[in-house]
Amino acid sequence: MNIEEKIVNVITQILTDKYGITADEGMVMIEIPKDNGNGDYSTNIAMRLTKVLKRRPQEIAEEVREELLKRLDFVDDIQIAGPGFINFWLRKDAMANIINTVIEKGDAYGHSDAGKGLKVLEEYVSANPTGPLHCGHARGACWGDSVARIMNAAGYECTREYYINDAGAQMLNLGKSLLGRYRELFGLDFEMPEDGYYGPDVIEIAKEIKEKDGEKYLNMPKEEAIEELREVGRELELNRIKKDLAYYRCSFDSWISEKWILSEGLVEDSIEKMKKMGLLYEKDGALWFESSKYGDDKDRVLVKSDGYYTYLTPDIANHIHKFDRGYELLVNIWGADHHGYIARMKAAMEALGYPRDNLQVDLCQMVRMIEDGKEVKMSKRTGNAITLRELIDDIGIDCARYFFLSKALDTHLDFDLTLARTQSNDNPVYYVQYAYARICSVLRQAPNGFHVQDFYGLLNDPKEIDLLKYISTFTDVVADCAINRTPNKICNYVQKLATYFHSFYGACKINDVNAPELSNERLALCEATRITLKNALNLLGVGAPEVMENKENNE
RNA sequence: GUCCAUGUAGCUCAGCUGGAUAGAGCAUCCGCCUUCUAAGCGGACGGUCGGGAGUUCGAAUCUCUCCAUGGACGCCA
Repeated sequence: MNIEEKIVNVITQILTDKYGITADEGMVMIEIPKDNGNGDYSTNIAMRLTKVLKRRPQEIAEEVREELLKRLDFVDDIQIAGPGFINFWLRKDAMANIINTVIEKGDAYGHSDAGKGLKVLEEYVSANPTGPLHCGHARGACWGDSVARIMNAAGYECTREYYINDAGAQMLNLGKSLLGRYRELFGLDFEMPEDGYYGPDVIEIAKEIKEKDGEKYLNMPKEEAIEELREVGRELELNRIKKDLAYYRCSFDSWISEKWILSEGLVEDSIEKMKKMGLLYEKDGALWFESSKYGDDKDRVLVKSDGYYTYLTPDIANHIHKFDRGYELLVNIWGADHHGYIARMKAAMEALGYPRDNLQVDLCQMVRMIEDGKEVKMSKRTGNAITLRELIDDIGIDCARYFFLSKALDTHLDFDLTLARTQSNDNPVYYVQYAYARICSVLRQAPNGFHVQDFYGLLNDPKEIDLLKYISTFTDVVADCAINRTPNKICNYVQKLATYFHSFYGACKINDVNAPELSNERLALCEATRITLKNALNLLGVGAPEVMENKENNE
């Protein structure tokens, strides 16, 4: 148990003993004041009690303070300040206990059971297998991946799933486009659909098919060829997507396809279910879902008058299937263009009896690529949208992921390619990685390594205390980021942790032959920092290099 | 028109489940390498938190309203 938790527990106990109040979770809050003059920790509990007790906050604070002084053995002083804050100053050695906690837990430092094993299914990327992933997908991809890493660290059981949209008109279009490109390779007359796929990937795949199958598709009826090429194209495009995602360090536990859902009869089942529940009606030859009764703007068509399903219909079956598999919380990361779609899916889930909030949709806003202050819409090489692969070949995986993850998902993102390319202090990802490499260097240079001690009594420089305190908040930060699905806050954490370390490094000589005891304690602090930083970077899927290449060599 | 975001320093953004004097990076300026990685550190400058009203011990944070920007509003996917 860390110091914050201890304080929270004692305060909670005091509320019960003294005022007969059972504190809800989140009632007692402990924070680290921005200003060191306000103590090492602080709580606003006295102010929060004013409404309940109908008394002045200062009076309450004074009473709580007296109780705290009796019950806490690791505090040096407690004072009341301002409108009723209770501020704590800790004994100098109390803070340093975090070092051994971190070292003992190692890779697991930062983990918690905040999620209480809740089974979560996170669906993300889910791009149609009709072409390569582009920069917009790149944002949602690393975001979803990082959210899953964070949730799993915080005690959720998060499964990552990719919904392959492979049953619609888009796929037919791919088949047609492939046939066109394929015939082109033989020098035959060919036609490309007006809204076909003109990217280089289709030409490359057509070549692959030609090499493998020769003239096979020339010797069959056109419709048949399109159908077969659609299937072959789906596999090859999907393999490319899988490869890109893996390279980008985005992993998936499950790939589920729209076609599979259809072939299993899940769509008929869900329509049948909704019919029985009286949620559907027929009008103008189509089958409608009365979603407007569940918060949607208007009702939605499930089966068109031509007999085909709308996009929504198999996706409802998909979501039912998720709940049926025992997932308690569904998280979807959707492009902002799917905004209007949220209300209908939530309506469908609610109508079917699933609590509305068990489906959470996080929207990924648009990404604009900026180069030298101007928007670049197209890749110079291909003339098409810039692909994920091009982006990471250009700036590197660490950099791409960090840039996307550092901004809240629902804000428009201007991605500064020029900045991302700079290997200098302008570039925030290097700042953090440099701190990590620096720590490793310091640890390497310790003449005899270091050993863990039972107590660390010599760490009392303000820079050391700041660093210790900040390390101790990591577990709470991870839990908070998991609950709110905000990897960008891990980026903030990592920046700040690096700053505290650099600052400590500048102020304190770590390897000092004239002060071996102090050196040992400082090295232990370095090790705790290193572990924390590495774990944090791992949650982002960003590398922690032990050596930073020299800047000049990178020109 | 309806719905949803967003609006914070010159720029890019944190902070938003109400807390103390609103933060960081970049840019600008001033210091610090004979010393463990200067891709670093310390400091200065920079603000009507889009405008207005309200809620209360307290508002960048919550409510209302107005303004601005972006997106979504299909028997497309």
